[in-house]
Amino acid sequence: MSTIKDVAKIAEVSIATVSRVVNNGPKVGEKTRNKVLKVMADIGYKPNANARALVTQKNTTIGVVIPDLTDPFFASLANGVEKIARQNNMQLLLSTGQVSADSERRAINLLLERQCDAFVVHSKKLADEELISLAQQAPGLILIDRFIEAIQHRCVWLDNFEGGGIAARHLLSLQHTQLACVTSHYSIDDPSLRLQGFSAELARQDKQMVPELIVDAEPNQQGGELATQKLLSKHIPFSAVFVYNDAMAIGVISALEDNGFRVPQDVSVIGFDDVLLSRYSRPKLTTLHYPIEEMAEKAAQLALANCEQVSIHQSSETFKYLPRLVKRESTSALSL
Amino acid sequence: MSTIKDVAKIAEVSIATVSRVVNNGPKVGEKTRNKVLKVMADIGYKPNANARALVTQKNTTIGVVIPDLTDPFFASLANGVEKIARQNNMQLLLSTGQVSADSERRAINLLLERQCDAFVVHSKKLADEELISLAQQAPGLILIDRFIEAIQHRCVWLDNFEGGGIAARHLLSLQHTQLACVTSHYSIDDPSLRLQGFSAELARQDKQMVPELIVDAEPNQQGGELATQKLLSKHIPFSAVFVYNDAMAIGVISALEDNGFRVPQDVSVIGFDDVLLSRYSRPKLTTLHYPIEEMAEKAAQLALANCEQVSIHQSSETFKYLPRLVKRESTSALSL
DNA sequence: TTGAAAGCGATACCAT
DNA sequence: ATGGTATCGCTTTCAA
Repeated sequence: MSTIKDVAKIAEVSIATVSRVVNNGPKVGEKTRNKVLKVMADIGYKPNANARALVTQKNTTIGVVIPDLTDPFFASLANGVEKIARQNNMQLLLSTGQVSADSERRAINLLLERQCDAFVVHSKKLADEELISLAQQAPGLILIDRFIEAIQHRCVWLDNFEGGGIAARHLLSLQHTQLACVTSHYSIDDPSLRLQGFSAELARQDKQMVPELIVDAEPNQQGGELATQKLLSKHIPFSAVFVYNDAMAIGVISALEDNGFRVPQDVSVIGFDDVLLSRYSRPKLTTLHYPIEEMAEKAAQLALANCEQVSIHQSSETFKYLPRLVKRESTSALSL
Repeated sequence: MSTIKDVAKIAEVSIATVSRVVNNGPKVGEKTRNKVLKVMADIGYKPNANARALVTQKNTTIGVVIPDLTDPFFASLANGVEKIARQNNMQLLLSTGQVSADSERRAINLLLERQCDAFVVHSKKLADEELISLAQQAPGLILIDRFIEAIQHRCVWLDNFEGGGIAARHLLSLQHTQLACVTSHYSIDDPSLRLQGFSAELARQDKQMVPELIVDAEPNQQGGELATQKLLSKHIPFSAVFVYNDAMAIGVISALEDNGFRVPQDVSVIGFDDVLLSRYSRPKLTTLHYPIEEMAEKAAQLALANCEQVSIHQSSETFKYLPRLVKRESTSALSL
């Protein structure tokens, strides 16, 4: 691969001049510029981004750490960041953190070594303290889908509690009173917050759940099916189910139908996340839209802004997002 | 951010020594090593990857160019490459090429500037000649999902023609004779190859299609629904449909059911790709598995290998993959 | 308008 | 075992 020296030699100018034309520098003679431009094109010169980054101390990449790309939810997150990257003529440097604290830490470190000054991290495994200290040393680090009070201005997160409340209000407004919940036994935070919000809203309206009608399973379709079996085996009637996420909800619906219940005529089902799946299912899923792409864009912009200003101007802004109810076909009013 | 000099100064050794311990260099005294290690930990030293790349002339990133991350198919592709990257302690540098030739070209160039020596490219818009010349100057460039004879040892691709054949054999073996096809009017290559393979297999078995029963639409769920309307409006009976991809197939099924046809009892439907969706649909989709993740891994390994050996050892290997029939619930034998 | 030269942070070769 | 130093490709003063 040819370097700036090659160009300089062939064009019979100094490397300084070449550098100027590469960067559209201010004072370059018209003829010199054209001569250099021609040589560059001829030999297919491409500036070395590493060398450039080394001297300018700034990187043209923005990093992302997510558990896994195959999950459409995280793919959307990455996509949001990528969009901002592209708008700023930057590229995405991606590390999957998998499920362990170790690999999350490793991924972040790699990004740091790359001098990647802006990056958004989705971490579920790292402890608060570690994240806080990381955030301190890396001003461009933004946490997504996680709220840590000590660094709240660096967090872009969804109000899961309120999400549960919205779901409850929707079901209640449809006259349902016999409510069931299917939750996840993984990653404690989100599921329990959603559940708490749900219960809190019921309480506010002087209703409450039958504890037996709260079951958990793995957060995927099969888990949803299993959970439904458990629910059904209790022989306690229910007319609506609030499910942890859409994948599970699809499982719940198919198990329900396999057992002779029609959705939504006999049982209403509401999911969470609004992933692609929910639009493709039959019946189409009523769910809570998780604006992950929008949040990711915000996080990326924040990360970028935070590196710009060396000042620790710590905007007092806070970045809480609310899920939005998307009424589709899997919920309907209780028919008596 | 602290540099190697800082460490050297504090530890009272030369930067050469620090460099040795960073790289687990061979000859370093035990005490010196520990002293340096301690200082590094204390001040949180992280080697600058850019400087490193500059001098070693090798990059620790592997690039990917895809149209879009939100499409699960491309997400899987990226995931396959990422897996190989991780195995080699590298990271993913990702550029979305969007739909235009310009942005595909731009994405590739950015990767090149980053000295990214290994990368896998999914390009549908760039012309053969351009890709060929690119491949010539970048030995680590591997094309995925595209076959160009002149650089066939740099291509990892799926035999779409044969895929059509497999679909036809499956439907024929189930006694179907009234066949319909729903294809895509986008990106000419894949759809038409699949269709040609389908027809060729029919011909081989002395069958043929009614030309009216071939319709096209956009390659998504809605397109599938629209296409089905068109099909139905012809008032020509058919008992099986070969659909361009899974998303369309889901649309076909729901339109069919909306019009009173049961799947698979009245009409069998077979998709293509085997994306997540196909396992979540009801009935579960019979489809052709596109081993994209496996292909992506292969492509990444190839890219890596090609940069290693400076020799143009041009293995005469070729990398054609075959789709695999996945029988699920949307196809069944014709019942008379 | 152009060139010379000093670094950016690391590696690696040559001494010692 | 350790240190000195040239070098990687580029940007950026400072002179001319």
